Amino acid sequence: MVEKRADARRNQATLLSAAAAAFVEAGVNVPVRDIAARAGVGVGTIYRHFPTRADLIVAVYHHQIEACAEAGPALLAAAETPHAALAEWIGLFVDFLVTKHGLAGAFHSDDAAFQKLHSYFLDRLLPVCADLLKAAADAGEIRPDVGALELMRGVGNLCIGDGDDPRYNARRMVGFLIMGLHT
Amino acid sequence: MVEKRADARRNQATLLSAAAAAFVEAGVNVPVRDIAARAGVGVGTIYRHFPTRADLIVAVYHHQIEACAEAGPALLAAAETPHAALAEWIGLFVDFLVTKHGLAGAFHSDDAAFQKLHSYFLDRLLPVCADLLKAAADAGEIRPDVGALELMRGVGNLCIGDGDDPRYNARRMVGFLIMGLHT
DNA sequence: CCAACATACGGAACGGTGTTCCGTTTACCA
DNA sequence: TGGTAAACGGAACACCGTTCCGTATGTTGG
Repeated sequence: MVEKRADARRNQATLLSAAAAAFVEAGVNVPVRDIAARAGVGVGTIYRHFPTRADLIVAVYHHQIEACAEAGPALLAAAETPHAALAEWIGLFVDFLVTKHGLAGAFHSDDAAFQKLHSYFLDRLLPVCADLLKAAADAGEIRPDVGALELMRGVGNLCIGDGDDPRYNARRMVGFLIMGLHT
Repeated sequence: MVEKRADARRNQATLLSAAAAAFVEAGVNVPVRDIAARAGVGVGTIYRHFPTRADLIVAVYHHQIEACAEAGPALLAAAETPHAALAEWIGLFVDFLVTKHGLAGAFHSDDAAFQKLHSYFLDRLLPVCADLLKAAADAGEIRPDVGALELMRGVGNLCIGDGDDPRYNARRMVGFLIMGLHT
């Protein structure tokens, strides 16, 4: 196992751009064939590089997820109170989700193909969220029995469908939820 | 508009039972062919009686939705405070949603086929919810700017995936959301 | 530079699902 | 009981995810 072939590396990069563009235009559930056509490759090439849709999504949004994860400690240090830091960090997470059409829905799908997406989000963001929650709980600002997983799932769920109907605003609802955590 | 043929009426009833059973066993997204097979009819017969899946879902759950709608005023009269009535009524709504695998997801799908489902829920339940909200707001228990539609969408969203993961409890999250409405 | 080998590619093919359409059957009524 | 309109069944089509294998191509040792 040495280096990958040059055309393979090129195709992988092409696919990432094509997928990113397709996700923006048609949502993360855009047909595989559309992505392949955009990239000018066959569908087999997609599956070779990204066995599941989750792999592709993770690859496309990797940087943004990292940025979100890394922002946690910084917010905690900078904010007035741990609860404010929590609220701001959740805001970042919501911003990320609502700008990706359909991602919030995919995130919570029980489809086995999305298991990897689920795991990646949780591995990377759950500890950050848990730290923020703990800090807020230790400061006595929120009830101490709130789990990071249930909070992130709840927030993710609230983001589903944001933008489909101007009368529904996910940020507002998430704000109410965070308010509801107060002691 | 005359009378429908006897076999048509019979098939419609058979389909309703078959669909109800199929929904329980395999969720509201069970394949059309499975429902047809259960009922012992062809797929054409389903589409003739229920042009969209939403029509079938509405027909199956009509009584439960009515019961939920009618419970609103009763709860308002019986509860200690309007806020408590609101919480209890939302509890009924959540109970309804989480016991129907996949219904919460379908409810908020942007698929055009589910438009009818959306409308029906909203037509029937939105006024009830609005009354409860207004009572609570008039009593000064909650902020006055909460819309019935955004609340119901938020609550519906929080119900998605309940039961898939024992660590996520929709009722708990909805409870936090309702708490967050307090002034 | 050139085989020859491993790697990667393309897209046909398959299975599953929603939806339509039309030849056939059946209920109703005169 | 025969004729008609309503209703039925399921084949057929479209779309999508996924697999698979014959073909093409980059790599490398000679």
